[in-house]
Amino acid sequence: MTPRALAREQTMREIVRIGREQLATVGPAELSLRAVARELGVVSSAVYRYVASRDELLTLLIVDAYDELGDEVDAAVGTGSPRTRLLRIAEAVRTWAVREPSRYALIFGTPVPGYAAPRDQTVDPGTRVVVALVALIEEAYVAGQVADPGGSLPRTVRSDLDAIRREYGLAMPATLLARGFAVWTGIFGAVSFDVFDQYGPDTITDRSALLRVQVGLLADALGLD
Amino acid sequence: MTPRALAREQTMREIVRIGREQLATVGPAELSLRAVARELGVVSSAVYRYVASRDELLTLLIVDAYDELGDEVDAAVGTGSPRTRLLRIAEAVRTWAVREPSRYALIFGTPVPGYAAPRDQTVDPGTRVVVALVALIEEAYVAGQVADPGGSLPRTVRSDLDAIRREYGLAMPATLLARGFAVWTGIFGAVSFDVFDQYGPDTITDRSALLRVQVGLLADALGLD
DNA sequence: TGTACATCAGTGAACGCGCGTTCACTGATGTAC
DNA sequence: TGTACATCAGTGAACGCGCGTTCACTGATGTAC
Repeated sequence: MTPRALAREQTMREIVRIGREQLATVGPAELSLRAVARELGVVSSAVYRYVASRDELLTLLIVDAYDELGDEVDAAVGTGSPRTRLLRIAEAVRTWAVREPSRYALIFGTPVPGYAAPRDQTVDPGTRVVVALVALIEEAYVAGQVADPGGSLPRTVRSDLDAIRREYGLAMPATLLARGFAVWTGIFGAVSFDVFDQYGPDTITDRSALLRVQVGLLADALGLD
Repeated sequence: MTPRALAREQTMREIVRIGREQLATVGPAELSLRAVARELGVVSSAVYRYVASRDELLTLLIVDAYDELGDEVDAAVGTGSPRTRLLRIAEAVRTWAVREPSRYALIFGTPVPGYAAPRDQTVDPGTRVVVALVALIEEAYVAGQVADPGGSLPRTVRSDLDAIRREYGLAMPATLLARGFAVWTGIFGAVSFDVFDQYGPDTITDRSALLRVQVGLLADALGLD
């Protein structure tokens, strides 16, 4: 490993770190290569040695955010009843989101106008939370801790869900997977309302406790005990 | 009503209309007074006769969006079982959001950095959907169509919810109101994932049907039949 | 009903600002013989 | 081990762009007598 290559890696990490910091104050649409260069102590054009364009920097930051969230969620699941573990996933998401509101906004908020994430780099890290969630439900199902809720599904929804079940080799029925989707979107809805301050001023004082209540309801709906 | 005052009102409406249109292409952070002036066929400084600053225009557009959504939700609830009406609220939200993605993003997406909405103008229109939702649950509760779910709540959450119950004079118990909150955030979580394209590419083809399934689960959790 | 003055909409120029990206360049680092 | 050439990081100037906001102004509309 030559010194030059080493310096390059380090600078690359610096750029991502500075980008992260910048997001904390300005929001994805205002993310500026020139500001990154300034912070890096380098002339603006120099950044182009490391990053082909502003959009590429955005992609780096998106992947970075998804990965950090994914790591923290994975680390949090732990062991215990499916309900406990579900709660831990939700709390890990919220903890990260509250600590990193702009990075949360970057990946779960308004899409940056004019920017299209390259799928090949973005899809995998972007599915880590839902994968963890579905894995948890699958384990519970296989262990007989959660029942087939039964009921029917619209044809279109069933076929989409069946495709997912095939892709991931899931044993759980489509009806249960559908509930998993509702739990997934329910968790992020609750976290987004919290982080984006959608509850009126001074209405909810203990948002962390509210989230636990909300997720508790989702767990009920999923049939976890 | 003098012609001048009339012209003023008309121009004011034009400005809001143009702002709406602009949001369709650029996103709230890029909303530009100069572009509005151009579209209005007027020199950039002229807009300041109508609007004190860019932030004031943003506020107008936020109120405008909340109100249109509120109107459409109110119009959609209609009559029928609580479950049916809940579904209609959710579908009205989604329909509006899918038709007006950038206005939806303006009010439910990432907060615009550096902009703080003035509470006095923004809070009332901003609560219309949740008010409609809570009213629906309250009616169902009073009519004996939905039961007290029982169970306990963290002290902090209970006291926040009790404050809301008092403010709106609600008969339903805090435990039921808590479920209402989960349904509320659950609906917006599902709609946001849809509008912001969080489902991977080509995984969900019939998103409207998926929403009905998701809301169906929330209705189950609420104890609606 | 007509006149004198006040109000107001819109103009045009200017302010200072920041942005992404390109380009020809210098000088240091790396590599092949 | 030393030399010749290639690679690469960073410079500095420039491009064309758009932004929000202020200010002194003109000319039309409204109002009080």
